[in-house]
Amino acid sequence: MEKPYVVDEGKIDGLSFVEVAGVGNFSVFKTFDCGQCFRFDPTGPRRGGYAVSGVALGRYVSFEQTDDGTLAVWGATADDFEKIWLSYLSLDTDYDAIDEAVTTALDPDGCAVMRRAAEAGRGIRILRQDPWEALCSFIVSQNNNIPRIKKIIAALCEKYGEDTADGSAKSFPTARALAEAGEDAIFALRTGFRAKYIVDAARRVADGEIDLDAVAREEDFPTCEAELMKIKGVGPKVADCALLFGFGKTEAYPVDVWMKKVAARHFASGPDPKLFGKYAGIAQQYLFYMERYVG
DNA sequence: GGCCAGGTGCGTA
DNA sequence: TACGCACCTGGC
Repeated sequence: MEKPYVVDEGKIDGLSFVEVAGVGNFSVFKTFDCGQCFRFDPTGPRRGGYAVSGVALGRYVSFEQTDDGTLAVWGATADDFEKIWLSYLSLDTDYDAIDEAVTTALDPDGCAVMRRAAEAGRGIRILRQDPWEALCSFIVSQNNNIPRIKKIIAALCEKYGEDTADGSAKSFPTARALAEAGEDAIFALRTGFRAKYIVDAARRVADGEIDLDAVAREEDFPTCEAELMKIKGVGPKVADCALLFGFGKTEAYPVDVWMKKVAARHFASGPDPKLFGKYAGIAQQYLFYMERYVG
């Protein structure tokens, strides 16, 4: 695969930036538009490209992609890019090979639906988000729409997060902070019936009853799901989303209303996620993106 | 003014 | 095991 490499770094008006080339099969727009994270928004570009800004891993950051495919990361040095954002954006992973595997998984000659889905979703990278943030965010997402999900998460961060290093934003609150806040306070942020779920998750994680790092290390996928589903308000969909977007478990295959539409419209039965092996989650994102955003 | 949203828990057969 | 339904709230 093409390997990303730093071509420039510096500072403009006191803001550090790093410029990266060799970033193929990557779309900032699709990656941050596909609903896997809730703390990024489109912002004005500095170099005429497409830019999003937000907080991840406790840092305020902007990603801008220009037409020639060059990626600029604002609020980061070359060292930050190599140690943090390369992995966060999954740019260390060979998606060309994954796309090929996903396209031929159901049929060695290439399944027409999968070919179309891989084309529609081409450029999406599964982010490696913080496990707790992903878990908590997808608890909030249930029976909810994206604008409100973002609003609730913003409110949680504003009230219970800590300042980022540059002081410009708030990090995602720790499990301990939300556990200590308690159900009434979380309900007061308009979380609705999810308040008790958020606090149940926060308490179990803060107490160490559920060890998220251990879940991340666990190789048996059903064990990971079962562990997260001990939490009230965490069913298969929320568990799979958290595992896919926060725990690096690319075999997770979240089934929501959109995926049910995909199954009904394009498949007589299935698709059977097992056929995609450890890339089931990526296949899911392509199918989801096709159904939800391309049609 | 309603319907519905990237679900889940609970009660009922 | 397999349904049906309530659930907070606010976008649209």
